Amino acid sequence: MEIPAKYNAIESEKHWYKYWMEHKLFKSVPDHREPYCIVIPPPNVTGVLHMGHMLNNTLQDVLIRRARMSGKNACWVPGTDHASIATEARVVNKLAKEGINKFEIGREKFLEHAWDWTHKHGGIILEQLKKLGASCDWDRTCFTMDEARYESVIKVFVDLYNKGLIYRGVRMINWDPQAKTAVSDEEVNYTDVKSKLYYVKYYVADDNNKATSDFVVVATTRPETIMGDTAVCVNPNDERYAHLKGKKLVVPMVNRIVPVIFDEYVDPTFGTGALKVTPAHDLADYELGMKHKLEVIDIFNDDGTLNEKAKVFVGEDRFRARELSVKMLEENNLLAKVEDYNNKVGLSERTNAVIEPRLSTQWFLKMKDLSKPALDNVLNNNIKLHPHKFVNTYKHWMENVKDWCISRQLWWGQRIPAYYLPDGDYVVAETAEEALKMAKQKTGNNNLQLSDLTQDEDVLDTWFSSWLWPLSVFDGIRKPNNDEVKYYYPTNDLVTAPEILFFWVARMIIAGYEYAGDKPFRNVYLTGIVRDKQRRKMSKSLGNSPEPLELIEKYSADGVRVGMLLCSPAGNDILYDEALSEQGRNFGNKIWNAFRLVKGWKIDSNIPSPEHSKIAVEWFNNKLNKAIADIDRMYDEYRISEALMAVYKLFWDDFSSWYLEMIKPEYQKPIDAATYKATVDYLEKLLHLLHPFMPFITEEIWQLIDTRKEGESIMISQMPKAQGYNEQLLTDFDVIIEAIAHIRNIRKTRNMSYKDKADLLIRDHNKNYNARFEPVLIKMAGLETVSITSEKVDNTDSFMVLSTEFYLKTGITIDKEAESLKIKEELEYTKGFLASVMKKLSNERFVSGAPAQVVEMEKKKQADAEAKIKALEERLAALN
RNA sequence: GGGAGAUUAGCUCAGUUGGUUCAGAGCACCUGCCUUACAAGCAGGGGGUCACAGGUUCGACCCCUGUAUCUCCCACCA
Repeated sequence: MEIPAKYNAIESEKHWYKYWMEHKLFKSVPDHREPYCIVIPPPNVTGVLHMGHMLNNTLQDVLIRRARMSGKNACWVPGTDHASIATEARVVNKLAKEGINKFEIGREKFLEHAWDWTHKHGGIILEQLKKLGASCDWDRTCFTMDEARYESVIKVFVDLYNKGLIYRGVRMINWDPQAKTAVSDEEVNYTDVKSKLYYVKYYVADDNNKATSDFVVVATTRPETIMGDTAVCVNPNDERYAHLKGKKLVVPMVNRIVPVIFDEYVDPTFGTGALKVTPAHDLADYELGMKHKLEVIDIFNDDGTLNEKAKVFVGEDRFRARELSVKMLEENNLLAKVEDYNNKVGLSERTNAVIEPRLSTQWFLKMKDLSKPALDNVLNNNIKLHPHKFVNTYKHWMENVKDWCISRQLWWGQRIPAYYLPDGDYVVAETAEEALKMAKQKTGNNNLQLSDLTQDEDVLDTWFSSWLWPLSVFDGIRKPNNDEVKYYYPTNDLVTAPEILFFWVARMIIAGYEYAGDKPFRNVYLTGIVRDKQRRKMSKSLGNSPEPLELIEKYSADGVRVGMLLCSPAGNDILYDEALSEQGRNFGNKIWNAFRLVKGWKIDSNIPSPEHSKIAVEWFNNKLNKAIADIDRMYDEYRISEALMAVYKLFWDDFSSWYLEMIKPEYQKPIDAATYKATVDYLEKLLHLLHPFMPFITEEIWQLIDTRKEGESIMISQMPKAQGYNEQLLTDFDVIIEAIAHIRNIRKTRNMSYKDKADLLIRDHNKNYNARFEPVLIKMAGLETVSITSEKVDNTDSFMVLSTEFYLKTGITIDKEAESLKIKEELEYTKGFLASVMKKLSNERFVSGAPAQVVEMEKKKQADAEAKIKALEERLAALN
């Protein structure tokens, strides 16, 4: 068969993915084998693949493919998330462009549009994952809003409500005026902004509530909320304001009469030491308001414009109202001064709108008791976080967990199953029919109709559906203990970003213990954030994010996968550089060429194996088994990046540069059968080790290197297991490798061609040289003869490995001065080394205190160094 | 403001319960090679006071204290 000189990645990747799909190689059904399961962190249904997904899913695919090749029943469950805020925002935008307003068309019509959008754009991202080589069991694809998942969410809500864990309450929440919804604390990002601090005069009122000439100056960054002020607060220990006790003030612009209250919360050193209190629009003020029983005046509409209660600037946007307020204050001589000021404002993670603290009726989930097992089982390592350092952050959060606001003022999502009765009371039930039954019971009114009930308008937070994911994908909420859940749950590994450790990971753990009585996964691998070379987060607006599919086209999926993994130790940020994908592609090329070399040899079963090949085969076998053991350990520790590097070096350095060069027959000569067989076996084993990282090229070569039956695949073949290896043999061989490098270096400095033969004399003092490997030395260093000598050799190039002297007779006159200098340097170094060893050995506390093994080692070092010094001195003397 | 982590080669990172002169890897860099598997390559090479200052120890990149710088998380200072 003719092997193409260039590997055609595009063709190959398309072909093999199709092959895997056709033969249902990703499919998993429960059987007698040990399960290995990963549930995908569901990407937004209408999202597109970005670099973060690439990294995350490559890692999952590596883990799942390795498990599959290790005899486990590997199941990777894919799916998407309905992402209520993000998706609804997109649909609203799309409709807006068509001149359609969501409130005009109503809930039902809007949801139709949303589903249309979902069907049209949903799943694109899953198709993109296939390009990456993701071996998901696509038959299991789930969506957080499909029927099973929707019903699971509702069931859980009702259950938690019945357990008394869900309640309704008025709370200060983070309001996103653009999306017109509440967002959780975790979805607010605080950023520093340059703003102004306005100093506003509040006049003291007399007994008739008329302004006197006395006033208090209050500093504020938000003059547009003055209309909602219901008090001014000062510190009780602040003598400047002691005279205000019992006084009232006139709120500027609206002339409301409000009390002066005293609370130690106020920092006398900030601003003027006087704080305006707007309970409706500031969390701290709200708490002050509750404490001092102040009136709460909400002056905003849900879109961030002012309402009638503001009395002035009604209908104006909050930022416009700020400008207008400043102007009005100025005109009325109420503005004492304005300062530049840096403060923080909260931005909505989804819409980037400035968050407005707002009072609102929301649904909450009590977290304290629920989260207890989730905390305990991470602290006791029942669930392991990798890297472990995230446990601290996790602990801190779980110990300070607050009730979870689970309602969202949106339509796209699971609608809260609370049904209101005409009198304002409500019942919670899985269906309207059930609700009606309960309502009749509750009210004693049997005439109630379905039409008398009104379902809550809000939907549930998206995380309230994704926290059930590891269970709901197996329908384990609706049908607890079904065969699939019993088999796959708890799942094995979860791969996700640390940013959603609390949003998602912690909550899945909570739900897992509540609804399955067990952890949802055993290990959590936390990846880093993908950044560019300048450490900037990759984002669309910066335009610094490469288009994943273009990268794949350019460097192949295998290449990009390797590129992602090369720079991604767990938990560290990924500084992505396209050069890494290039490195990945080059590696693929290297593998292809090694394969071409091996496949190109003619086999002659009548010739015996040359000695150097026998040694090479023996050596590589040991090298390979040591590497497999190392790689296994790295996987166990989730050091995926290092495991890849180990395979990379094994293939490139040990296999290609050393092994293949050692066994390579002379040009156009055949290879003996035994060596060939061993080589193909090694190549196959290497392909297996490489497969999780580079699924496509390894499949291509695996299929070409031997005849395979239809339906066979490397992805379902067995990963090589670590056998024992001979450490001494490897150590001895390292001496040979080092000697070869030295000889090559001498050839280079002497301008000798590889074909100029030379003779090597070896003078071994401490048995560091294993003569058995001589044939390799001869072949790799291009030597005529190798002989052992006990005499010193003059006037030749020489070098030492450990305490063994090597003399290379090249026939070229040596440069005595250069040689002498070289020896002197080495002598000085070795003497220093010996001195440090002797210092230790002459120290009685070291000899008696250190472990015997360490002392032995030092003695060996002493012997080696002394021998080396002696040899060097002799050589130096010989030169003079 | 509170908490966590980091600082090792030009860059990104390893360094496994103190013990080979232990200072490593990959990339980048330098030099020589188009040697019929591979120039997307081969061979060779240079490069670091392990952030800084003390301390513990026979011995410190590793343990302790302090300093500096950085990153992340949490937090209601107008």
